[in-house]
Amino acid sequence: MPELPEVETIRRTLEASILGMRVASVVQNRADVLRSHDDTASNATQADALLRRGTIASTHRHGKELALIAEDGRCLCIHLGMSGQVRILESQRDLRVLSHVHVVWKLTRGTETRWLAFRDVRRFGGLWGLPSRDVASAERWSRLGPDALGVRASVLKQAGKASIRAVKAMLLDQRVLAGVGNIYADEALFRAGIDPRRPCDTIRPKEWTTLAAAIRTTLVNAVRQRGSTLRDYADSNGVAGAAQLSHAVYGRAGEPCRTCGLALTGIRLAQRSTVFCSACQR
DNA sequence: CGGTACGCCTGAAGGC
DNA sequence: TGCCTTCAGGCGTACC
Repeated sequence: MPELPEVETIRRTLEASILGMRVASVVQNRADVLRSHDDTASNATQADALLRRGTIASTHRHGKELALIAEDGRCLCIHLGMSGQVRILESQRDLRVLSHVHVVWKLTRGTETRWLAFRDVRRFGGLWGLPSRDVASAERWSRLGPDALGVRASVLKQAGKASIRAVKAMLLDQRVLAGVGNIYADEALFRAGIDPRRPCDTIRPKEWTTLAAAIRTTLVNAVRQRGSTLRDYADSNGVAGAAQLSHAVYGRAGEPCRTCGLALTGIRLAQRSTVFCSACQR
């Protein structure tokens, strides 16, 4: 569900409420949401993986991956998959109205108490513990390309120059670029005026530059609007985003292009629903 | 190796 | 009303 703008919004709202809070206790309702980075992780490592103690000192995001980092450097890495949510609750009673809550942390600071909940209906998401703050070297994170929020054209050019696959498929490849998902791939390609089906090796240098700028602008605008709420995305306070209101193409197949008025085209590309304007995107 | 197809889960929406 | 199919913002794996 969440792409870079949604994960960044969650990170920012989390920072505002949990930095400096100490983990008092953890309740885990489902064992399978806690994953291991590799098969050699010992039981002791796993037991500590959920950040059962310590104070939350900082947060970090790369692409769609999120991490909470404790003062001693241990990390909790969070991936939200399609339906994952992280929520902050001021009262334990507020938990009762939430379904599919898999892990709950009780956080304290002086007389303050808050609850941090990880929930995920479809369970495509998960949690990973790390013994050090060096999240970039975690196996899961080390495979990621540069963060899409500041993508340079050279990254796209390099990855695309010898590739015959559709440009949209490349944008969705987290090894090339981290953070773009199905919504913002379509939106960025519309902004750049590029047909999502174009083979990468037909894209000219100037177009890569345009596309890189379009990705940055699309994502920055979406972060400013606190992400897109289509179905169930919400920030850590449960507040919906507003970026869906300004989508130019995503979810608008058959509706008029806001630039030229032609009906937008909907296709399947790389097993993902794809919408574009056949006049504005070439 | 590059690229594509499928499966993992649940729930909402639409067709009949 | 209810049953069935399809689809959904992600990603890992198997396979060509």
